[in-house]
Amino acid sequence: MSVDCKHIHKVQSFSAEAIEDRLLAAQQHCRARGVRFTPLRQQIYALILSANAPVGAYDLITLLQKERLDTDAKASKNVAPPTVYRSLEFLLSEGLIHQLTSINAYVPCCHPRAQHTAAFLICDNCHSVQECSSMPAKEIIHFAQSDAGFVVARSVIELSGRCQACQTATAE
Amino acid sequence: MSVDCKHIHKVQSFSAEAIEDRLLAAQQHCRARGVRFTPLRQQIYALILSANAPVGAYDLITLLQKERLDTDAKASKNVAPPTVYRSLEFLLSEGLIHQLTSINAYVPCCHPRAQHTAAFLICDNCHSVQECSSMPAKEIIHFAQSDAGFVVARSVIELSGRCQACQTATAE
DNA sequence: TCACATTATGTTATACTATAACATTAATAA
DNA sequence: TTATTAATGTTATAGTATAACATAATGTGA
Repeated sequence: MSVDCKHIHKVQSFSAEAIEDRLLAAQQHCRARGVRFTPLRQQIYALILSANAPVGAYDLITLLQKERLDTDAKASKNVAPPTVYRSLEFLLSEGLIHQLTSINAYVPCCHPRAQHTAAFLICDNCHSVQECSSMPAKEIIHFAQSDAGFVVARSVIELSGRCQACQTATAE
Repeated sequence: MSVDCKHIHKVQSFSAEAIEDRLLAAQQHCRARGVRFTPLRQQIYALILSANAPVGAYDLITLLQKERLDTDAKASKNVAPPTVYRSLEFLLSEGLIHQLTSINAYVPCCHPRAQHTAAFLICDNCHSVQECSSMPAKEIIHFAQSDAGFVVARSVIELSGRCQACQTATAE
């Protein structure tokens, strides 16, 4: 809980059980919201959860192709961009994932229950991503509203650099 | 100075004289730094200064083409992407412009003298951009360092929504 | 159950953004 | 001047994202 109380969360490298938990939670979340968590959407969400780094849309296309080859498929073996972009859009709108605009990639959300704005720390070295919920993002948004009279609809707050682990390790 | 002391600056819609001033300032800046402010770089900087909204790379290509048609040219009339991307890279590295990653566009920097991190308020309605120097950006970067041990190399802090003027105006 | 509406996915094509690699020209330095 | 470096031109292509329409699956009311 030491990390949790700072509202900083590592968003990837989950255990198989943790992934399973999140899939189930997402399922419930979608049922409660009355939206359809289709096999394709589950599959793409699972792929994003399983990756140990942010995943690009075209990475997902490749991964999907592979999975469709393995399961001797009823689904078409060719996966086109709209297939993944539409599911990404769904997962984003349901707050299950976040988009990292500065690197054109996607990561799981650490608190899928609430729609929140967040800041992200992206390590250039190990590609780990930390999600900073609420705290710094809220402050900056509040600043915009109060000091500039600006009403914020969407925010992109992404800091790139070196995570703590990678500083002590390979220095450049 | 009321706006200045809040470190919030509108970055566009300058008068012809203001643009001229900035071009001259940039010229001096580059001379002092021992880097070459070539005609092409000046031209692209001038185009970014003159625009009243963030400019995309391909907008600049189009604008350059037009200018080269007007001046019955010694330069080639066709402008390819590398032409503008290289100048953009130069202007970015000299701190004369900023990149708005979330909308793939570029704006003049309000304080070309210093290399600084900044936050940007981007109005979806009128496309005006305000640059918030130092204050909120510095805080969030300090937060990353102190609370997560994360060393920030680059930051993307971009808030989209409605500027003050556009709230009272057309309420969509 | 059927017909109908709605939603999701497949498919084809294309738009938009950015860079690699190499050729040529211009500026600077020895 | 010649060598060297830096800037620009040129061609090709990589990477990211969406439009538009076709088909399939799901949900709804008669």
